[in-house]
Amino acid sequence: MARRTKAASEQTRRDIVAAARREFLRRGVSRTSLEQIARTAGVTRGAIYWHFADKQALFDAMRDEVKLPIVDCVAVEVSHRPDSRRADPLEPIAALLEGVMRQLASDPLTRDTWDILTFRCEYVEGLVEELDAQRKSHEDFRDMLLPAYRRAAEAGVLRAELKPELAATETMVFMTGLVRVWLLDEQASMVRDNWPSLIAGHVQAMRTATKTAP
Amino acid sequence: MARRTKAASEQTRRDIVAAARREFLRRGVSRTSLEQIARTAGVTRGAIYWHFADKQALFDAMRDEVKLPIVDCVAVEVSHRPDSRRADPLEPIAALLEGVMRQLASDPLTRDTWDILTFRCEYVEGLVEELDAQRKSHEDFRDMLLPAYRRAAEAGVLRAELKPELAATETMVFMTGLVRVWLLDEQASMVRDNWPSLIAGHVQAMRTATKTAP
DNA sequence: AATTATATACAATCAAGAATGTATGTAAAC
DNA sequence: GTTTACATACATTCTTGATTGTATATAATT
Repeated sequence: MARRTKAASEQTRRDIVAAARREFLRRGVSRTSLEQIARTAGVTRGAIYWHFADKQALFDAMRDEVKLPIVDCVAVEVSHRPDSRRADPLEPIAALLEGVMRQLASDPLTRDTWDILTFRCEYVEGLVEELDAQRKSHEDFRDMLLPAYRRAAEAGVLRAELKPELAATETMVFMTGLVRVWLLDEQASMVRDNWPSLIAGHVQAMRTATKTAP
Repeated sequence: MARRTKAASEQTRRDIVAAARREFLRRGVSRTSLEQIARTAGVTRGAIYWHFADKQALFDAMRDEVKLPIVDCVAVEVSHRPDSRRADPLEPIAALLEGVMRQLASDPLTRDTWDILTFRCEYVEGLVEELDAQRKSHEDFRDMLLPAYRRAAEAGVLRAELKPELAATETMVFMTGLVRVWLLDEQASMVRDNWPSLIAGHVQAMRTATKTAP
């Protein structure tokens, strides 16, 4: 075939990345060959080697295409509104957690990519740095929650015996588990649909006063 | 070489399984060849093929050698002692969670195997059933917690707005996250050492009355 | 505006290694 | 003598990476 226009080239590149994601999800990262990806994308391996150095680079491109909640969206700080002093300090935390799950549940790109990162790849050699990044993201997520919990503690909303540091870690651990169980639970037998209740329950459990639900 | 005694044969088999675990942990399941495993075990591939049908069978043997907490120990029910009515109904739950983490932290076999299952293998083809098993184990774990939380609710120890079903799921999610973060946190920067506090905090958060720590 | 030159965007082919599975050999245990 | 518990050798498949080919888009030149 011949040279194609720049726009068409970019489209080819996107096709390859999309095909890689599909095949990675179906057959796992290491078990899918570049030939498989090429066939799915409707090109040959030559096209893949033109756009990407090797399989690792293609994987990185697929992974970087999606901003994963928690892992990549640490920049989104828990909103602090000093004007509304009577507002619930724990509410922005709940909103953040719900936002993460909403993106995961609504965006197939995000879900598939996270599924691949969780279940369909092996963190060795070229991917150990990805594990480091995940660990760092967990720390960042916890650190991001910390000021919100501190404000809650100052407002007397946080349980007295619960230090803000511990509360932040609890929530980080909770979200880690929630995402994993949610991904695992494709048949919707456990948390696929009732994650809002779980988030509400988790945040409620941090609270001092017991507000009875209607 | 020649035929060896039955005891020696069993030893060879164990050596192979141990070597497989080490190599799987280092290089990932799909990237380790049977040749690598054989060399580490001090045998040839012939020995592996004698004891195991293929790589999948060897993986299964390695995995079944260890009883993983949560995933395999669902038979261990949360102890119910109807004689001690004034005892804290939430205490056995905390004890169960601590037991899981203690085994994980103290037994290298358990830790390495779980590490492999979490980070070093791809759940596709022959391993999808393993994912199903994990999902089922999560359900079983939740179901196992349920009666304990029901008793807590009857005793008035559980937060009023928290249904026992929800509490059980919360704890299951919490433990899933805790194990993952603990495995991720090899540098001990987050939860490697303070998981007792996290468990205590989690269980405390389920409680109605706020007991102030000294 | 037309021609030329060059870089682009792939396809096709080839060489090489790695891994698996199988078949066969063999010496000692039973 | 037969089976066991391997080691050795071999055939086959799969995958990668490199090389080469090529038609065209685009820029440069006139």
